[in-house]
Amino acid sequence: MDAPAPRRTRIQREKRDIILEAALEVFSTQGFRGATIDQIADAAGMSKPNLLYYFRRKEDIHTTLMQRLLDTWLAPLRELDDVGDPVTEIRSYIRRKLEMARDFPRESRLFANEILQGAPRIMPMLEGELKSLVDEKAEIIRGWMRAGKIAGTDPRHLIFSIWATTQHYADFDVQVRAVLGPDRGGDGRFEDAARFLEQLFLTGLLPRK
Amino acid sequence: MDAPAPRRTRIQREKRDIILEAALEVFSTQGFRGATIDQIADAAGMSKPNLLYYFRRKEDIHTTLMQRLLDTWLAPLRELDDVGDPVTEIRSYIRRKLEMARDFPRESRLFANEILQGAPRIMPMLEGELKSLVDEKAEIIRGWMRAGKIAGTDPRHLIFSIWATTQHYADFDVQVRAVLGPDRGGDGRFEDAARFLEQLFLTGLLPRK
DNA sequence: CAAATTTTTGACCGGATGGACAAACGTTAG
DNA sequence: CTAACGTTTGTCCATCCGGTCAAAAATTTG
Repeated sequence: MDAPAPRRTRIQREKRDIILEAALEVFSTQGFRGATIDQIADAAGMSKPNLLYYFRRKEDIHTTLMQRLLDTWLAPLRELDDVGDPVTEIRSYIRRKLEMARDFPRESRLFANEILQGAPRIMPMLEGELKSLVDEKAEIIRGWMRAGKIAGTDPRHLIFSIWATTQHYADFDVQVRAVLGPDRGGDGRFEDAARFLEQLFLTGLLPRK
Repeated sequence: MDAPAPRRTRIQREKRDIILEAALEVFSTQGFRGATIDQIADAAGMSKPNLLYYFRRKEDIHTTLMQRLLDTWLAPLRELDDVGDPVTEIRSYIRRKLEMARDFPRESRLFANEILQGAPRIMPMLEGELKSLVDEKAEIIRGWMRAGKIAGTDPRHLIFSIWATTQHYADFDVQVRAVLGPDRGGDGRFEDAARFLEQLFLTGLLPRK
């Protein structure tokens, strides 16, 4: 075990949370190199030396943020399992992922930034934890395909396409907003996107005869 | 007119191209703030002051790169038009976009970085040129839907999903590689992705009865 | 060739940035 | 109250970074 039980005071726990919240804001739009400790300290409402009392290096903040992120980030996929109707399972996976894009856009962008930069800090996790999770779930999906419950195709590319389409609404948010224009009434972009994705993944574009 | 005819020598044209090529490499992985002039000069094989002789500010390089990018970037969508079979049109749009992700991954990442950072430098273009192009093409697609040629849905979200799924292979390349593992034979990730996307967009996942 | 012009370089500058440190301040337990 | 411990701050430093400048080197022009 390489985590020697960090005994923390109440204040330490609180302040560290405030810093992480501020850092999420800054890192997710500026990337690691683009973000400065001053910006984070500013956003957290404290002085730079004070911040450095809680996290000794800039990288420590980023690492901690990344670790907390990864668990939540993969949770929706972990929930996908063999019990229940395959179509329902996939439909709710898509919905959960879309909800995450809506509720945690900064986390999505933080992740996107890291991958764009070549994943220098989380490469091992991608090749280890992530790969085996995808392999495991892909096998379940392949089972559904063999049983004729859903159409046969490469399940890993299916997972990619679900990631891509849902995270797009968080990562490319400004572009989506710019193209759709001001949100005028209706039940909003989110429900529009949810409806569209459900249709796309279930029945595609060919007209129903 | 705000472009007062920049008369350039042969050397200027060559060196500027070398710099832009190097800058594409650096900006696309580091983002604007994360990239340094030294890194670009290094990659271009020249000294920093020498580079600054051809581009007087870091931002000038980025702007030039962005301008050159945008034309190529939207070309595939521009090609989508009303003549020919709707299904074929959409299928070849997807293929063209996927080819761009394969052939110009750095351009894709450059664009992604800019959007992730809130598109500070290209916002007007998103709300202007991009929006009207999407509106125009969405109207064509809507026509196809009304004619019953393809299933009815929001054409703008359809365009988003094509962008998302295809660009994913460029922007999240390291993740895709990590999950798929070493490319063992076959006709490669690209053809796999192309086949998968064609199936997804045309018929979706429900099994063909 | 020589003069004029373009290209390249080394040295330099001011400001930003990551981080160290000791002193001051606050809190809590005995 | 006071000693011990936890927290906060001002100051400082070395390095990095964007950008300038004058002078040297190379190239083009007459």
